[in-house]
Amino acid sequence: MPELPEVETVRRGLTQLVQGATIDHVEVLYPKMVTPDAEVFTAELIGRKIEKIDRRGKYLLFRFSGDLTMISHLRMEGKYDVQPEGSPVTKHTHVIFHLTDQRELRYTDTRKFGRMRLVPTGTEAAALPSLAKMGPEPTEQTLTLAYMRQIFGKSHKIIKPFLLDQSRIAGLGNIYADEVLWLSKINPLTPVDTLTEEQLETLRQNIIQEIQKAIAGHGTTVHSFSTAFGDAGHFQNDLHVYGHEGEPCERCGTEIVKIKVAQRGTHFCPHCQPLPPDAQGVLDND
DNA sequence: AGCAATGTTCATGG
DNA sequence: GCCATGAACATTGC
Repeated sequence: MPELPEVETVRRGLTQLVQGATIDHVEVLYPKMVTPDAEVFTAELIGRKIEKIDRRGKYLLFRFSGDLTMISHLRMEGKYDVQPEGSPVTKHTHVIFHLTDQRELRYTDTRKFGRMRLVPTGTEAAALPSLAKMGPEPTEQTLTLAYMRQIFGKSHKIIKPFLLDQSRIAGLGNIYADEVLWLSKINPLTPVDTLTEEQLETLRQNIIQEIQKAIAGHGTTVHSFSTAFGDAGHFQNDLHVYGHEGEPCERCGTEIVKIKVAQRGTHFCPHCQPLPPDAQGVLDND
């Protein structure tokens, strides 16, 4: 459940389910997943109450009693769910938080990319450079046009990887980056310092609105799962280009193409999102 | 069999 | 320092 809207959906769901709950004990089945090491991790959490769950970019921040915070990143396939004590776990469940009310908060992750880390509350940035460098949240108040001008004006990167860079803007991932570029009629290979003032404002509005809409739609569910819990998310029905290669563009009917940009699958409409005049050397791919 | 998958980070080379 | 590319992490599914 990866990009900002999905992480926010998880945050809201977990807040409803386990805010106020107390940890009885914790089982770590895949030690590489946690920091500090599993022994310390589990010992630290015994008896702590989950006071609040925050989010920054794609990170979840579990606030425990006694000024302890667990920073959790789901990476590609991490998931949380809450089940009654003792209900069957899958082979991809790696951490089980046993609550004192006969329920279990479980972390499941097929690819084992996710990580969780305990730090004293207030020291998150010091502990994690990527949190310290995180760009502004994509909201009307925090992602200002002045800031957009500043970061876009002085970079020579192309826009697709630029949007994925969490230190510039927090929360966009591969799906929403493609969607926002289609909405803004900007080619993914466009150098960011060639965008006009008008394009920047269009892009800004689309980023803010798209993230907001996706949160309202409880995020996007791809890679089809059917967990017995939580918001399924229906925003996948509102995607225009991601996963739509070979289909006609909703605006002009031209076939949506998929290419590789900075090692990520990238979907766009070649007619609505024309290559900038000077961009060269990317006419191959498939 | 081979490759791509909602992500991040490190290493290398220009 | 900036930028691009490739690999690594680990598993599944097309």
